[in-house]
Amino acid sequence: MSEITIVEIARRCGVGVSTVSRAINNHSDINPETKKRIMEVIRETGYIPNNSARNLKRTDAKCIAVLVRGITNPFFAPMIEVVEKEVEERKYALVMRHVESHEDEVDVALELEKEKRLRGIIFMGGAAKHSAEKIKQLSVPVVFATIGSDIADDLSRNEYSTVSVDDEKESFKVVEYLIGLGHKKIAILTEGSDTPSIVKLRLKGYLGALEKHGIKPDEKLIRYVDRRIYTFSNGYDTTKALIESGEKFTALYCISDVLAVGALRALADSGIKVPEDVSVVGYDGQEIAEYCVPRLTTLRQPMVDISKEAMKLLFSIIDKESGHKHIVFPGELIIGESTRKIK
Amino acid sequence: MSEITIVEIARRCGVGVSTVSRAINNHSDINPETKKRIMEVIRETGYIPNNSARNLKRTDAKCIAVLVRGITNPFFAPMIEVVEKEVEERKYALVMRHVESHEDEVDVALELEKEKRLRGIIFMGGAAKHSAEKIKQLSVPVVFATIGSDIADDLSRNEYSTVSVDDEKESFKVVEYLIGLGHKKIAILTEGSDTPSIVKLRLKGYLGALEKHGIKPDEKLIRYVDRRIYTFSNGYDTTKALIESGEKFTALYCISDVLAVGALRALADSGIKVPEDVSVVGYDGQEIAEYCVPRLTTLRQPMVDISKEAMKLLFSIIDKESGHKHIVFPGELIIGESTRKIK
DNA sequence: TAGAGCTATGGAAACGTTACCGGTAACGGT
DNA sequence: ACCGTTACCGGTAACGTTTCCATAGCTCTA
Repeated sequence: MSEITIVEIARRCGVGVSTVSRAINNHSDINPETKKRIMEVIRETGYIPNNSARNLKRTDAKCIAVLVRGITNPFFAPMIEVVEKEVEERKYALVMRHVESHEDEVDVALELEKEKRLRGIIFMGGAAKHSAEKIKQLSVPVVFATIGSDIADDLSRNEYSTVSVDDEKESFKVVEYLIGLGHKKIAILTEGSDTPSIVKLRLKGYLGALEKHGIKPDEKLIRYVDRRIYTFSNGYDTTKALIESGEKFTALYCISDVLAVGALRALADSGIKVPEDVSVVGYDGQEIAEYCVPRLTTLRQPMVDISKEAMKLLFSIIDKESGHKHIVFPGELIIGESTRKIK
Repeated sequence: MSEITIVEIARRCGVGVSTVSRAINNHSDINPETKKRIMEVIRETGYIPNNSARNLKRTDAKCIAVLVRGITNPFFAPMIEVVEKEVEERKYALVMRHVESHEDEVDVALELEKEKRLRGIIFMGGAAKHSAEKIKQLSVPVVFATIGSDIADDLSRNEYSTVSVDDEKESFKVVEYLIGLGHKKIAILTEGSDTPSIVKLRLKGYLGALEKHGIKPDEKLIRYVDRRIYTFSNGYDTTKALIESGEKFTALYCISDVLAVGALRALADSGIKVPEDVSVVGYDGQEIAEYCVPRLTTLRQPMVDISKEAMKLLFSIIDKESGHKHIVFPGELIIGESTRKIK
């Protein structure tokens, strides 16, 4: 443990601690020569100011936190790029935190808030419901990105912001597109956890579209992936199981592109041709959709727009130029090569 | 800003601050009833201990830091899973930090070290060379995962650990495999930055294999991707350029699976069949390699083993059960469907 | 019954910074 | 010769914790 402190530096330089502090934080009231001498000593001793002590005193550090559940999901990559750029532009510090599977993102935020002098928080991914009580404890503005506005029913909607697509509506659109192609036996790969989430909305959209067109939903065509984390293999296994169950289906709707890629492979391995035998559609519009074979039809969420808007909104709330809002972006159905009219 | 402090809690409860502290940290010397009363007040006021102040005093918090350059790269996903599990098992706290493109990971570590009471640091990804001077400033054990042992020539090898594959040797193996299939015109997609990195080693392995088999390397077949971040589109564009240059090649070696996936698409778009016309091989052994069409031949790094070993090693160094080491795992050539004997 | 040994508590000194408040010296202008 | 500035700098009080030490009230035991 580097035991050396600002006091030690001051002693070695034969100056007062405040002078050292001034040197470090390049304040004005200091002789350039003294400063040089001090910096010299600092460099050669390898002294680093203790941040805890700093934060304890300081009150002006401008910092925003971004908490991402499942930061390794490539879905977030373009969003994170935007965030980094935006934050740097405004001269804020950024702390990006991956929230682990067993952690509660709001708890993490709560902790972070005391540790750093946060000015705002952005949540990405994660559960769509949170305890209103907890969110209220957060004393800085909060915006949820990619998660719709019904995060906590019992929480006044103007205590937090959301920027997202309308998952139910977009999902509806996707399924209606498939129906328009003549599909009636449409299977869906979705997530089984019972925590309320955006995924539930996608399922709702699916059911809604079927209903509107008088197609009776078939329990057996609704498949749940095992784990909450989306992986190719998860999509693969679930699709395999679906195929082996012998249920007939002509289209497969995966609520995430990652699952869809796994599904494509499973279908191919079983000798089922896409799109000749089965049409496949994904959701999210990740980069991979363009690169798989066949190119995946998917619902693109405007990730960049969402994150840009989330940042803009957060900053304007911080600057009191705006109150909380709930912004909905339209999704875009990208037609790839994985879907076609039914024969 | 939640202005309420431990003093305030003490005041409201009519007890001393030390008693409150005892309650919070569930120490033994406290009347259960007092404790209950205090906890009650804490809950209803929403008080959260200030972590900066805490860390300033505390000296026993067991915490390890994991710094990942490009945490959104799916390559790290399985490694991060391991880390989380391992850390939790040992009852350490974990701070996982994404290091941004413009940051220096050692600087970030240095800062973190003062902020938290770190016991150890793991670096994943990132540059393969660091200033020895800086690394020495780190006062806790450091292990680099996926980065070989020549991180800083001028630094004594027993001041840090590494766990990785031998990138040069594995790369050699890959190219030799292609040569064994009869390929002579082997193009490579690599990275152009001049910061020393593991990628350089892979290029070296490529050149070495060619030389050993008496094949003269062709400048025009060595292609550099634009940006340091690997993306599908980066692989796509660079491959497109290669194809359009008219250079003849029968095999394409991409130093990352991500690039390879982009390459596959570019080849397909140009009507070049894989593996009939061109063999393609990747590197890393990411999950995607198994799911693309055709399945990618790739060099699998044992990500899970590497990260497990890295954790084990770090902990044993922390516990003084071991000194620094440099562990090399063998890679494994996974034969997919993207390579074949030349006609 | 005096002292020893608990249990539960409060007081206060750190931890390493920063920021405010003064103080000294030098210097120029009247 | 005096005063007002200015340029530097040092001392010290916070910041919110934890931890050591002291103490008060007990219960035991010899």
